[in-house]
Amino acid sequence: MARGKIQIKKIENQTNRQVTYSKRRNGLFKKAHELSVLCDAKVSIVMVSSSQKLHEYISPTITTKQVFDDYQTAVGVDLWSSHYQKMQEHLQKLKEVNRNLTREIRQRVGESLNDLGYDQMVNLIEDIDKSLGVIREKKYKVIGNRIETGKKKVRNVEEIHRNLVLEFEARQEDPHYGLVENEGDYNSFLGFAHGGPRIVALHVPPNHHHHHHHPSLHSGGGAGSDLTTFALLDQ
Amino acid sequence: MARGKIQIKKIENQTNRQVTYSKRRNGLFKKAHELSVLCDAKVSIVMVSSSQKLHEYISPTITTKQVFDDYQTAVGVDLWSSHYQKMQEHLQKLKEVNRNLTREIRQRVGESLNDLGYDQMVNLIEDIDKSLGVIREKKYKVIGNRIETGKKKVRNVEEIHRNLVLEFEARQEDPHYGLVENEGDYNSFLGFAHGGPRIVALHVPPNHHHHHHHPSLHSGGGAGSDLTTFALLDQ
DNA sequence: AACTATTTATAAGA
DNA sequence: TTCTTATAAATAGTT
Repeated sequence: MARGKIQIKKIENQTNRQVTYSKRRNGLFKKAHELSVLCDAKVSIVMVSSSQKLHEYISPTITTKQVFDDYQTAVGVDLWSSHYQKMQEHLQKLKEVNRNLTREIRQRVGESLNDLGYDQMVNLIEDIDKSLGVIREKKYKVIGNRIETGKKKVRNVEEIHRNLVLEFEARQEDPHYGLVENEGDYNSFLGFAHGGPRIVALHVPPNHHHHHHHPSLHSGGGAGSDLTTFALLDQ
Repeated sequence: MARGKIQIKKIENQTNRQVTYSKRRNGLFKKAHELSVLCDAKVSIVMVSSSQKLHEYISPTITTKQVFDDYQTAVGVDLWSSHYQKMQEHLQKLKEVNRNLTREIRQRVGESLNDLGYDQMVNLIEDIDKSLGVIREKKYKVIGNRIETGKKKVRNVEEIHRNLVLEFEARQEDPHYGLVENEGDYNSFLGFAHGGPRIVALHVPPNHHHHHHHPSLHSGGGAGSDLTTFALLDQ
């Protein structure tokens, strides 16, 4: 288009081709930009040169993804989204489940009962009452277990104490009686590092009252440590 | 570029803009084609006009999808991954919320209590008991309302009956007394199509016993808005 | 990268 | 839309 007309066919000279590519690319992008401004259009140009370099023009007011999305919806064929769509569906299902769960909890907590008919309310109450029964039962079972283990521990302590007494008496009778090997165990068990009082008493530590309203939602240890065990003996 | 220079800014005249769009689009596509041939390049142009019409140029030797793929690999992280990733995160959050909700319900129903410490159990029982109280109260309120409306109906019926008696007596005294207009209302109100018994009794409609154990979970398409779901995510 | 003769694109009008 | 045409812009070949 200057200094002579050219044929529109591949430029064989490598350098020449490269130069032309660069010049015309700029021209094209400039035209594209003018068009997008003048006509308020969204334009996306993607070019890959013969040397595999990629160049892009994208008009302001838009992103490449938007253009691609528009393209896809316009052309119909969806190039990527089977996967995407599955995710969407999954998401919707989860949301629905979520809604239902939330509603059930709300109702069980006594909110949003207005949606419920009278009979449904009665059923709900029955349900919750039954559940409450189940939980109480389990609680008592737990208490039972703990008391049981508490008793065992007491028995254990008593036995150790008995043995000590026996050993003590034995030593009284025979001054050469061997050293008491159990003493360490006995003291550490009762919580005294060294040479505690000889009177056996059950040590009840204070209750730890973490008053979590919804214990389940906040992770609590609850591994049944000795502390808890002894605390139980209070009740 | 002819008959006068123009400013590169949006053409306000609708028709003019449309004409220019068409002309320049052709020019752009022609240039793009020349470029792709001369320089052996792959060119893809996608345009969306201000009237939302989509036009495309794609150089021979290639498909649009190829260009898109090339674009993605060249630009690096593909265009959808950010979107995709957000969806993944959303999904994870929803799953987590779901887990928590499910666990709370399980515990409230008396399952999977083994994860709970004793104190947590006690709290849970307190919670549920409180909720139960709330629900019972609301139930009683509903009962109260029903009884109230029942009473109103009875009063209504009684009044109608009284009127009938009066009219009847009036007719006894005056055989030319007009027809009783209220009879239809009276009968239909009591649930008798025509000429029911004259004895007034409270009509208690039968209970609808849909015995849903968990009414909320089974009722279909919760049309609740997404707001609820998202609100949960905020926590 | 600049220059410039020439081709091409296109704004305005029909 | 298409054609026309005066003129602006783009650019091939050269430096």
